[in-house]
Amino acid sequence: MGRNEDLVFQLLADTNTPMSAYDILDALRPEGLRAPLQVYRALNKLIDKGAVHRIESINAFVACSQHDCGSHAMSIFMLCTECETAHEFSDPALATAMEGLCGERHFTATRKLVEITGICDGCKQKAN
Amino acid sequence: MGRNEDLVFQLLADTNTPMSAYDILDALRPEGLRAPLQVYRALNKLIDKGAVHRIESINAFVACSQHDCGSHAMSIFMLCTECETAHEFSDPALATAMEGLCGERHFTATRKLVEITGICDGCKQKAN
DNA sequence: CTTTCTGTTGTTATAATATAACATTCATGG
DNA sequence: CCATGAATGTTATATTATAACAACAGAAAG
Repeated sequence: MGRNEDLVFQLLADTNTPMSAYDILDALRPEGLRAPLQVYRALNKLIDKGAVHRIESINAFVACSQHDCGSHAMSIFMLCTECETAHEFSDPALATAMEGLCGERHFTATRKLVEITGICDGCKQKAN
Repeated sequence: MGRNEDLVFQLLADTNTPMSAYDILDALRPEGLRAPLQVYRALNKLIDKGAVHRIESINAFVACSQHDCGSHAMSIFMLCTECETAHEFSDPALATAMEGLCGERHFTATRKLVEITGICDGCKQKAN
């Protein structure tokens, strides 16, 4: 798997919250990482495998929390701006609806991105 | 509305294809723009109004092609990597499904992002 | 065992995207 | 006129990402 890849994946899996590439770099300096490219290369491989997802709306990366990403499932992210967590899940109905849209328009999709930003239940409770 | 805002909006509306902030800046240098912030400020105002959308997966901006964005509709983008166009549309069923997801999880959404990347019909035809 | 090939890792430099902090201008009501 | 606040301009800098090349490591061929 490659040492850097391992380090990056373990960090993300342990943290379980989105991190920027540079945050990852800083966290792994003690392990010997020095340059952004070491992180970006590891991330790209992990993303190709489906082990890590990139969250576009915040330029950050999280470990996949599904058991089978990379295989097929379309991930949906809910991003809480308060606690800065990312919850990943899938929804077959939504996935189907999106397939439908693509089909109607004869569009061959290589990536389907769904990101919902807002405030999660937990944070609303605390806000009282 | 502000001159810069006008210039940026007109450019995007005429081009009708996603442009990066720096592409916009370069295109508007003849009109007197000099600094990135002039563009980013205009973009942010336009985005707040719903006149322009930011496409997260390519860090680019497009004029809204719906008549009523900003008011309510959830935009869906299909991004062709071949011709680099962005088609915007809305789909009430999909929007409802996403509301449902948020509701179930007591998540208060401030932004819902749907971006589909791939190859459009036109480009597939040409590929023959 | 050595050579050669290929793919991975490291390193330096730089490109591309975005914002902070402060100065200036400018319209408008008093 | 002039005070006020919003919009604009300007410089500097932060953040995110990749290009280009060097060094290295392991497998296959001889």
